[in-house]
Formats: sequence, C-alpha cells, structure tokens
Amino acid sequence: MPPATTRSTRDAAPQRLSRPAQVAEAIKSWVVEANMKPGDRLPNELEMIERFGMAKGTIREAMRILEAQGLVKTRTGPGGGSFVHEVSEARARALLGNYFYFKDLTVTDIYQLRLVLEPELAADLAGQLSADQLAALEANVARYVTPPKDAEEERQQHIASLDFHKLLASYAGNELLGFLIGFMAQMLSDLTVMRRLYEPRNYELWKMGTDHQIELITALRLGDGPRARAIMREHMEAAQAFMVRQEAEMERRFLAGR
Amino acid sequence: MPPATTRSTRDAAPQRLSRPAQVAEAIKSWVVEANMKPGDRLPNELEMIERFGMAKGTIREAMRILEAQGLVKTRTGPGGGSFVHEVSEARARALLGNYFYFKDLTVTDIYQLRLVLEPELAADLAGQLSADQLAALEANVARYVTPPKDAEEERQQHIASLDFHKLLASYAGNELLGFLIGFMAQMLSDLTVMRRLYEPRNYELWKMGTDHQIELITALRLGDGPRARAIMREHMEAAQAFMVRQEAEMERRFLAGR
DNA sequence: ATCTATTTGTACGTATGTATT
DNA sequence: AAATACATACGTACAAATAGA
Repeated sequence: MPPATTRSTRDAAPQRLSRPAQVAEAIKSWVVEANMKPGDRLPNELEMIERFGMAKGTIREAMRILEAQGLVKTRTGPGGGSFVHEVSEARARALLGNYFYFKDLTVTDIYQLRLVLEPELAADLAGQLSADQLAALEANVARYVTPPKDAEEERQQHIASLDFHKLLASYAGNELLGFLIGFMAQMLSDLTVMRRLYEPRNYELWKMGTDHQIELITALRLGDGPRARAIMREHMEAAQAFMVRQEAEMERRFLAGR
Repeated sequence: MPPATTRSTRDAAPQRLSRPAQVAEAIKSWVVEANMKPGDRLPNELEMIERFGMAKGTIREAMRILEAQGLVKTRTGPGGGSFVHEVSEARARALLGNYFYFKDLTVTDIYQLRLVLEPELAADLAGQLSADQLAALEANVARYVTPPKDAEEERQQHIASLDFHKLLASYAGNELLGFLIGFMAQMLSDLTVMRRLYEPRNYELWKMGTDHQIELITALRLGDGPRARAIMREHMEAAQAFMVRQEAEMERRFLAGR
C-alpha cells in the first residue's frame, strides 16, 4: 500500500480533502496500481489503522466512502473484511440519477437521445441474439398483448414495455450504449406516468407500440439491421409523441442502488 | 425528520443495509420529502445523534456516504454543519467513470455514440450561442491553429481539441445530452493517447480537424443547423478514423471528482 | 449444536482543529 | 484576542455476525 500522502488519482482537485477522503483516494489508487480485481481482499481494519497511522473511525469512514461509490463491499466475521467490488449497474444508475435530480430533465430531453440511440442499438443487435434472448423479449411482450382495461393497467403495461428496452440494453455489445439506454428507461419508469390520467384510452397507440416490438423481434431474429433500425425509430417517434402529450413530469426522487 | 426505520427511497433493494447506510437513505428521502434545495442546512451532528438515537460515529459515517455521492457538503466552525449540495458534473463523471473502470470500453464504443450525439448537439446549438460563447470557442481553437512540432505537442493539442467539445457540451440545452458529451470527452482525454507514438505526423488530419471546428463555429453563428450537423458528423468520422488507427487503449484508472 | 476465533459494527468520552463573531 | 459553535480525530470497550472446529 502506498503511503498516506498519495492524495488523489489526479492532481485536478486542489482542494483539501478530509482525512477519510484522502485514505479513500489512496486505497483507490492502490487498487489501480496493484491491478486488483473484483473479489480481491483489502487489508483489514487493524492493518489499515497501522499502515495509515490513523484511528479506527477515520478508516471506517474511508471505507464507507468507497462503499457508497460501489467500489468495495464489506463483510463481518472470519474471512470477512473489505473486498474490491465491481460497481453494479443499479448503483451507477442511482449515482447518475442523483446528478439529474437537481436538473430538470424533461421527457423531451430524454427522447431526443432515445430517438437516435435506440435505433442504433437495434441495428447492432440484429442477428446477434441467442434463441434464449429472443424468447425473453417475446415473453416480455406477452405481458401486454392484451389491451389495458383501465388506467392502472395501462400504467403497468407502460412500465413493462420499458422493461423491453432494458432487456435489449442488457444485450448490448457496447456497454456505454447499453448503460445509457437502460438508464433512460429507468428514468422513464420512475416518471409519475400520467399524473393526470387522460381518460381517452388510446387503443391505436397501444396497438402500434406492441406491433412495433413484435416486428422488431422478427427483424432481430432475421438479422435485418436496417429494418430493425427503422422499426425502432418509428417506435421511438410514436412513444415520444405519446409521452410528450402526457406532459409527464419527471418525478424528483433519488433512485435506489444496491 | 422521518424515523430511522425509513429504509430506502424504494423497496427495490431487499438487502440489509448497514446502519450508516440506513441513516443516509433516511436523510435522502427526508431531503426529497421536505423538498430541500442545495444550500439548505441539515441538522447538526448532535441533533442527528439524538433524533436517530445513534452514536456519533454512525452518524458521521452516514454523512460521509452522502458526501461521497456528492449530495452534501460539510463545513466546520460556527454556522457550519452539513448542507444539501447539488451533485457537481465532475463528481457525476467520476462516479460514472468508476462503473466503466471494470468494463473494457473501447474507443470504438465511445465513437459509436459520439457519431450520433455530437451532430445532434451541434444542430441544437446553431443560432443559440451568445457572442461570448462563440468567442470562447474561437479562443479554444486558437490553442491549436499551428501544426504541432512534436509528439508531445500533438498530444496536448489533442486534449485541447477535446476541450472544444466539452465547451460545446456545457452550452447544451439538453442537460442529459450535454453531460454525456462532456463525459465522453473526459474519457477520451484520459486515454493514454498514443501509447505507441506513431511517428508520421499527419498534417492532413490535423488540418481537417481544425478546419472542421472553424467551419462549425461559422455555421453555429449563422444559425445553420443542418450545416452544423453535417460538419460535426464529418468531424466525428475523421476523428474516429484517427483514434481507431492509433489503437488507443482506455487507461484504467479512477477519475477525480470534486 | 455449541463453542471459539476473527473481523466488522456500535458506543462513548475526550481532545483537537477550524471558522465565525 | 477571546469566546463560541461546530466538525474532526483518537482510543478504548464492547456488541454482533459469521465461518470453522
């Protein structure tokens, strides 16, 4: 382990960090330099106390910082301790969601991105999915093949249809693209969908949405990239029109992240 | 403040949280429910200790968790304490960067997104920028109007030209789009650009890059959205070809976040 | 099933540091 | 300069969890 004077991964932050934060940064750069992998064990509390020459509480606060960032997990008991941990997607979403909590993202903002990114993903995935993955997509669509009876069911189906996109995102070869699409779907799920429930059930729109997804699965199975892209694009345009009409507002809350 | 039993913003995480984590979550949902804004003050340590009926260390660890997530800042001294804080962009980038630390993002992955997102932003900004903003962009380009003399200068210019995109990102009306473009530029800046320095200075490429940016500024000033989009698209295609040729690898390290 | 060893988790008292008035 | 109001850090004692004998 490097000396406690190792302050930061970069000199970009000239601020005086609190001691726990310094310790946390030191551990981070140690993890990088030692090329530690998820599952690798960090020194235990007592060792840390000795090596850094700091009190127990200070070390514990440092570990909490790393834990909050999703970089370590800690277990009690024999063989316990702190372990390097791969930041989970859920955590990353939550952390990024915190950033946007104070901004006021609109549905329009999100759809501006979905409109170009979702078709991109669809084209990528054409011909790349396993039978299992295609089946999972079909099973998801099955959750909303019947038109909704009431507003509540419509709400649930809307959430479920967003799961379709999360599923696709999880198959992405490009992890950045996959993460973003999953993040946006999560944000939309967390909307107070239809805060004012517009009464006119829109059968046409529901029909179009599910049809798009079914056609999309076919195109993906056949490996027809251009067609998958075009269908997704249409799907997004329809969804956008729907969402914007609802004037749905982003619900301001913090996401949960394990 | 809600009772300490308020565990999480959502019941999505069935895990047993540590007490500090519970306290942190309770405070978060309290901030949301009380609709607190950045700058608002949280109860001080002693009050927290009393309200949650927990020891000082536990409370402090909780505050550290929130601090690590960028949601609060703490000051010592009279009138000090913990304050709600808007998550900074730098912090959000760092936190998201941690997630990708364990994935192996390639330059190709990033460019797949830049290729569609940067032109989108360029089109948005056409006719929207103030004289100051346009001047700032021009000033940035001025940092690399002269061809690089050596590999080191080429590296610096490359970083500087990424700043051009960060600048554009900061002007974005769509905060999600702006954040992403800034994030990607940051990731690229952090690359070990040219780990193997290819010796053939490529004057043509350098020329094309700066010309694109100069033309782009003109299109933005004139409010010609389609043209701005087209130029940026070309710019991205050229940059992608360059980067991929360098076979640049992502440097695995943690970003700094204030 | 019980004990035991290991390691984190919680509690609390005290002293120090820091910024405001 | 001094008093005040806060967080910060330390050290110790004990509680809880978990794996293995």
